[in-house]
Amino acid sequence: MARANVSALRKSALIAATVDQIGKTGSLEVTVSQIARKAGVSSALAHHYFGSKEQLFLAAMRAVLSEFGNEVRAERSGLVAPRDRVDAIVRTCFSPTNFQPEVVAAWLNFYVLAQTSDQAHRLLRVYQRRLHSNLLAELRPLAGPDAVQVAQTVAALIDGFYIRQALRNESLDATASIGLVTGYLDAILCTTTHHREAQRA
Amino acid sequence: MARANVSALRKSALIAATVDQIGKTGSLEVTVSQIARKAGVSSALAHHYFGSKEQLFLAAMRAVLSEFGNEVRAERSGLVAPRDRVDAIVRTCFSPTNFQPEVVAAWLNFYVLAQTSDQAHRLLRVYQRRLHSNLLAELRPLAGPDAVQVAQTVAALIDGFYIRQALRNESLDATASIGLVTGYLDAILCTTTHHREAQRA
DNA sequence: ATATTTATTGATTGACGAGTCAATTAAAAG
DNA sequence: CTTTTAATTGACTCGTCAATCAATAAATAT
Repeated sequence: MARANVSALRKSALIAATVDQIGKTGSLEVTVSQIARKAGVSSALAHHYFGSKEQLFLAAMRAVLSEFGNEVRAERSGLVAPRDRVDAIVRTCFSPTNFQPEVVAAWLNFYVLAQTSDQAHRLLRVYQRRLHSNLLAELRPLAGPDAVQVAQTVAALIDGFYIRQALRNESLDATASIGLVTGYLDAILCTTTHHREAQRA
Repeated sequence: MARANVSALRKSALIAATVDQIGKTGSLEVTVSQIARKAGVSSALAHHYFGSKEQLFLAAMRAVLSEFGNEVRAERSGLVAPRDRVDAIVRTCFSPTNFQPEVVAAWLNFYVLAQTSDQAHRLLRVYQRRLHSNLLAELRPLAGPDAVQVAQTVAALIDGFYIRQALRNESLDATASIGLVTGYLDAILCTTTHHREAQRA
C-alpha cells in the first residue's frame, strides 16, 4: 500500500490553511507565510506547489466550491419531489460545514477576489450558474413561467443571509435563514404548497 | 462670502476619490498615493487630514452611508401609504447613484473591511439597524406579526442583489432587482395586496 | 551503490507602500 | 509689515511580503 503522494497531502493542507486563514482574519491580506505556518510547512513550499499567492487562493476557492457541490449532490440524492429537492439545496447552503463563520467569511472574500481576478470571477460564475440551473430544474414544475425569477430570488436571498452571517448578525442563525428562505418559497408557491399540504392531510 | 474651508474641500475630494478608487479597482488594496493622486493632492496631505488609511476608509464609508440615508429620506417623503413607503426604500437601494457598479463594489469592500475593523463593523451595524427599523415600521401594518421576518428577508434580498451587481451579472439590472423585491412583497403580503388591488378597482 | 528526481527550507532580493518629517508656501491675525 | 497658523509637499524611513534561489535531504529509479 504505497503511501499517497506527499505533494497531494501538502497541497490540501495548504488549501485548508488558506481557507481557514482567510476566514479567520476575514481578509485576503494574509501572508503566504502565515498560511504555510498553519499548514506546517515553509512559505517557499507553498510557492513551489502553487506558483503564486493568487493561484493558491484560486485553489482554495475551487476546493470550497467543489465541496459545496458535492454536499448538494449528496443531500439531494434520494429525494424525488421537486420541493423536497429545492429544500435540500437550501439546507445544504446553511449546513454546518458550509455556514461556518470562517467558511462564510472566506466566501465573502472570494467575491472580492473575483473583482480583481478573472479566474476567480469565472469560478464564481460557474458556481452561480450551477446553483441557478439546479434550482431552476426543480422550480420549473413548481412555479412554471415564474421559475426563473423565483430561482434568482432564492439565490439572492441565500447570498444575503451569507453576508449577514459574515457580519455575525447574532439574530440570524442557520435555522432562521433556512426558515426565511423556505418561508419565501411557501408564499410564492402558494398554490403548489397548498397541494402539498392537501396531500399530507 | 468667505470661501469655504479649503480643508473641507480637500477632505471631501479625498473621500470621493477613495470610494471611486475602491469601487473601480474592486479592492481595499488601493494605495493612499493612488487616492491622493486622483484627488489632486499629495499622499502626505491625505495622512495629514485623516491620520491613517483606515480612518480615510471609514470616512468614505460614513459618506456612502449617510448619502444613502439622505436619499431614502428624500424619496420617502410625501408618501404615506406603508406599501408605497416600502417601495420607496427599495427603489432607493437600486437608484442610479446607489446602484452604480463602483458604489456597489465599494459597499462590498466595506463589508470586508467590517471583518477587520471594529469601527467599520459598528458603522455597518448602524446602517443595517436603521434600514431594518425603517422597513419594519412600514411593514408592521402590512404584515402584522410576520413583519420582522419580512423585513429581514427584504434586507437580505437587497444585499443579495448587490452582490450580483458587484459581480456584474448582466442579467440583473436595477429594474429587474426592484421587480424581484416587490414581487416578493406582493406575494408575501398577498392578503394586503388584494386589499390594495380591491381598493384600486 | 549510484544517479535522478522530488521535497523542502533558510536566506535573500526587490518592490512596494504606510506613515513621518522637515521644509516651503500661502493665508490670517495682530 | 510681521507673526502665527494652516496647507502642502518631496524625500525619507522602516517594515512587510511575494517571489527566487541555491543548498540539503529524502525518496525512486537504474
